[in-house]
Amino acid sequence: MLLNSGVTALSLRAKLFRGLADSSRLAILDRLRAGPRSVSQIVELTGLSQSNTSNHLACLIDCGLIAREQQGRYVFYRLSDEKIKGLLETADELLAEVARGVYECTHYNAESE
Amino acid sequence: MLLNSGVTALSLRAKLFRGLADSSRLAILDRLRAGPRSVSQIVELTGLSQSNTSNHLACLIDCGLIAREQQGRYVFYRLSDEKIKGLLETADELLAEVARGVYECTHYNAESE
DNA sequence: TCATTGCATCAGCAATTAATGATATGATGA
DNA sequence: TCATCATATCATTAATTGCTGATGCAATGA
Repeated sequence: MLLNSGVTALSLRAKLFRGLADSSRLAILDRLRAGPRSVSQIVELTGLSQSNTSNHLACLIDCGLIAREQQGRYVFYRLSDEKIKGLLETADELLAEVARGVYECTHYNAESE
Repeated sequence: MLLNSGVTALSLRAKLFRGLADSSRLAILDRLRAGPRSVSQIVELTGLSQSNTSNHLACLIDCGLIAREQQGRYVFYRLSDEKIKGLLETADELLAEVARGVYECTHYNAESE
C-alpha cells in the first residue's frame, strides 16, 4: 500500500477497475450494454448461479458501475453511466494494439504456466 | 467462472483491468505517464519497497500495460501504449460522474489508508 | 393466509493476491 | 577479479476474493 499523497483518488480508481477485473462481471456488464436486465435474466444469459450473480451485482453496485431499480418482485440492473461503454471500448482497442506483444510475451500466458 | 462462449475475450479484458485494479500499480502507471522511469526512480517516487515495486512491475508487464528496456544496469519501464492514458482519463471522467452516487452509497467505503 | 417466486445474504472453503525480508542475478567500475 | 549497485525472485504470511449451498426476506397471487 502507498504512503504518499493522492491515496484516496488512487483507491477510488482501483475500486472502479476492480469491478472490471473479473470475467464474470465483464460478462454481466456486457449483457447490460443492451439495456436493463433482471437478475433472473442475467442468470440465464450468463450461466452463472443465482447467488453468484447476486454477489457480483452487489460488487458492481459497490464499484459504482451499475444501478438498481426494483419493479415488483423483479430487480432490474443497468449500467450507471454511458461512459462505461466507452471504457470497455477503449479497453478493447488497447487489447487489439497490444495483442501482438501479448502473443510474443512469454510472461503472458492467460492462465497456466 | 463462466461456461458460455467468449470466455477468452473476457479473460483478456479481465486480465487487463486486473492490472489497473490496485492503487500501487495505478501509482506506478501514473508516474510513467510522464515518461520512462527506472525501477529505483519508481521506488523513490511511489514510496513502495523495492521488491514490492518489482513484483508490481512484473504484474504490469504481464498485463501488457508497460514495456521494459534495459540500459546498463538500469531497467526503464514505460507505458506500452498511449491508449493507456486515455483509459485512465476515461476512468477519471467516469468517477467524476458517479461521484455523487458514490458519496451517497453506504456500500461504498473506500479502503483505509 | 399461505405458497411461490425472485432476489439477497450468510457461512465456509479453496484459490488468489499483496506485502515483506532475504537472497540471487547481472551489469558496472575499481 | 572483486565489490557494489540495480533489479529480480523466492518463501512466507496475512488478507482478499470467488464460488457454493443453505437460508432469509419481500413481493405476488391463489
